[in-house]
Amino acid sequence: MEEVRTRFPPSPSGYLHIGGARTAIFNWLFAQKTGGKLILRIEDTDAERSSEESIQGIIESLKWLGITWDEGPYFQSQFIDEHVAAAQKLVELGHAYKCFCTKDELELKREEARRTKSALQYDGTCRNLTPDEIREKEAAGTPHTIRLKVPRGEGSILFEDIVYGFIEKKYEDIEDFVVVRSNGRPLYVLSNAVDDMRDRITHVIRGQDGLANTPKQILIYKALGAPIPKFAHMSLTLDPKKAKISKRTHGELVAVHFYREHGFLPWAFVNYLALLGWSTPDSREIFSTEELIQAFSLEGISRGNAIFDVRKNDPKFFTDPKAISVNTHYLRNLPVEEIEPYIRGELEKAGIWDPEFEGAKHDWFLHTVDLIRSRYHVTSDFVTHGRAYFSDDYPIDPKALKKNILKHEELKAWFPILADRLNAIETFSIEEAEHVIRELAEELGIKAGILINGIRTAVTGVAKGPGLFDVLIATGQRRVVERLRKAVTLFE
RNA sequence: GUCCCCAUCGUCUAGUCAGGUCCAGGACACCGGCCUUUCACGCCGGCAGCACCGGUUCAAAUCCGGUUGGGGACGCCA
Repeated sequence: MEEVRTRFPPSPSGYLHIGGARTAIFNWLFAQKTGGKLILRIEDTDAERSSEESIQGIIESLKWLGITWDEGPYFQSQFIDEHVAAAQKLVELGHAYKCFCTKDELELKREEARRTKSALQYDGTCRNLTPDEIREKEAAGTPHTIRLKVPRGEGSILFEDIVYGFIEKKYEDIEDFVVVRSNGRPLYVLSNAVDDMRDRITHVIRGQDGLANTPKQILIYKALGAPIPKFAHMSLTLDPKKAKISKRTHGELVAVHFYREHGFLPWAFVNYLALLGWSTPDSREIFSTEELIQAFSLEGISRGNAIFDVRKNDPKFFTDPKAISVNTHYLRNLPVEEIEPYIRGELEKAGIWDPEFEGAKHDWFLHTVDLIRSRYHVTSDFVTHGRAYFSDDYPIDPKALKKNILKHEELKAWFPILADRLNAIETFSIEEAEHVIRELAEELGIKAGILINGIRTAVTGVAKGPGLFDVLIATGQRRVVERLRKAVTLFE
């Protein structure tokens, strides 16, 4: 059996967005699954729009996602001579011809076609020029493009797409398309096909927008006598208004790096993206890397376009709720050690990382992360909602302050008492701490909840969190006492 | 305008190829309940969909035709 070779060919005209990432992921999964290879090819022939910065950004995003490639990155711009040579060969073989029509002439014809509401195809003016006419125009220095000579008359291109099944396109619906510009530079449809031939690509897995190009590229393969790869077109990713996801209209929200910066675990994001337009018969949703590779198949790609449910100005969800929920799942269920590096990254970014967290306080650190993670969704929550666990410099949420502290003025007097009594505990344990607090509540003749909620707010700055006694142990006797003593200033 | 593709809950989807086991299953989101010192987690329950019309058939989400809707491609961009 022939080795599977797939490729991911981004054009470096911006960051990697979720559509591109999804294409890369599917190619990668298929290569992994079949023991094949993934080739990374940067299609940088549009010098105007390409940039080194984009190349670096795309590569970084792929690395972050954990997508590995076996060959490349190759750069399309280095193979332009090869593309032009292929075009020359096409002309020599009689499968392509020189076209001397100017852009202006063509535009006029297109205008006319629009007016008469007929198909806007090239009319083949130069298809049948005699050798003499061609020589004459060349001698006069008239610039020319090269067009592929599409078979005329009855007949069609028929191919079987792995996702969409048989696709048929009549010859008459394909115009003699340009493969080389008048300035001698090849066009995408040619370059891409020639590169795939050279890279011996066996499976072209790409967005459905490439479907319309496929018959043209098959024509090129045939004319050049090259083996035709298998094609698998994937449904597109649309926004909630069913418009194609684009950098232009959605900006950062569709950039891979946005999710990296907003506390997504890379694998969680890959897992979510894989679910957009792909599924297994049992509708399973959570997969480890190995499991996803095992479960993956091109046949599971859906034909209908999927909507990436981006939320703009939604106070509750900063992006697709499903994406967040997948991330949340991993954040809560992965072994703590596996999410540790990401939490560390967040703490470092916030400037509250303490080297002891991986030294003397390592066990404490893992325990604390584990204690609080069940209510977080993204890793950055650890430095916002969870800041007080890792730093003494934390804000007090105004709403919590009002509800749990200011509402009970007596707490101003009770906090110091609590501080003293908690400080007096010899072995600071959950049981001891609970005993002290409940005893005081009883003495005062109040509900323990008043003290509990007040303490939680003073010690963590927020009204939510794990059971208070766990919180106290995690925070530590000394810090709890300090924070309670300091809390009397909250009434000022 | 021409060509191609698609159509199941708000969203992601299973089921469609091989019609009955589907008065359509799961997940997210949402709502309610239990648990509880708070918020979560967890558990239990609920809301909600086969775009429409016709045909084939004993039987259609599934097959066929049409309508409507959506998307994509039609460039000397990639």
